[in-house]
Amino acid sequence: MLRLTKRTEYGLIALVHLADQAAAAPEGAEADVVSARAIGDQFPVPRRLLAEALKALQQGGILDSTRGAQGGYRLARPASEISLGEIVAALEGAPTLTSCDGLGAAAGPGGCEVEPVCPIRSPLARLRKGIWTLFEGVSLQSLADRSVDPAALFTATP
Amino acid sequence: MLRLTKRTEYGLIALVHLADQAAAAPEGAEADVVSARAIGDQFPVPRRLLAEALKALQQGGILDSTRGAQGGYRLARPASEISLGEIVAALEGAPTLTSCDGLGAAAGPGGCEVEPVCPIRSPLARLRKGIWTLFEGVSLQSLADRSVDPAALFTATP
DNA sequence: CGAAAGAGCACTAGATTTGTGCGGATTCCA
DNA sequence: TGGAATCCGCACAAATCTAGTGCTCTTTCG
Repeated sequence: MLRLTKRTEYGLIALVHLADQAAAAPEGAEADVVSARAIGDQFPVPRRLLAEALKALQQGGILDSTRGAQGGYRLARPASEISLGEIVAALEGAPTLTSCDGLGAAAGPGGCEVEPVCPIRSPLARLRKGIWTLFEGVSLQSLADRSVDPAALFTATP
Repeated sequence: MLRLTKRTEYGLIALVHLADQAAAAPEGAEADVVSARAIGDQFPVPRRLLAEALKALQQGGILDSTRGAQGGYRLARPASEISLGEIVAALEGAPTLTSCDGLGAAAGPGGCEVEPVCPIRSPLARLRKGIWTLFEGVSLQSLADRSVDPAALFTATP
């Protein structure tokens, strides 16, 4: 029901935490890496799934990972340059916005063959695209900033 | 993955169709009711599920239903006064935004008992609230209007 | 009364999500 | 050099949600 998966939830929790770490780091210096275990110990989330989310974020180029002892994760870029769209895409896969993905599926692959029969032009496809555009306008930083009004999260992007 | 269900898709298809019907009705007069069968015949959607979506919309006060022969559905209000938020709420249930619905579930019902342990204050809750606020700003009319740019769907609400 | 159309109920199959276990690879530290 | 911490990869079970279908009942028009 228009919900993000737990996986994304865990990922966001970790990201906000990492963003905090990065913000707390001394000027100029890079923040220390944080291990999946350390994050899992602080929040009541299954450590294993958290690790999966972190891995996905690393593969998506959002996190840098360091292996071995004293290893862990760290934001690959400043939080202000990471968009929510990227995050969700990395955690939940592609936006599924290919052409007319509403009734299109019923028409089989290769494009929406029933285009004339589809006078609505899939409002959902337009809708999702709109949502996606929004997501790309929200940065991790604004999410991590607890002072931001939820309702203003999206609109405030001049 | 942040997706709306088929049920919502079917509902939206029907709603847009009904909005068209209402727009085509003679000035002042109410539009004719449209049967679920009639809609199902026009679009490649399972008639039965379409009916379920319509029923949900009726229970949500978005549609008026007329039973018996020559019965059918009709918008309960002008399309411009029906918000996308309402529609999605009617079709997919409540927004699931009760208190701290991120880590809150792990704390059991009755409120987020782990509040101090939750330094993120559930970014997801804020996020969903933001999305929801957006949805309430989009009218069925703007969805039915095919000339609206998807990306501008939300931002254009002065 | 019969046909049309909206409700209600139960059920099956399929997909997705969530969660877990185990072992391997890599790197730091003593 | 060995041990420990940590990130990775694969496979599997359980729970939940979604999609779809069948049958019956009630209501209303003709």
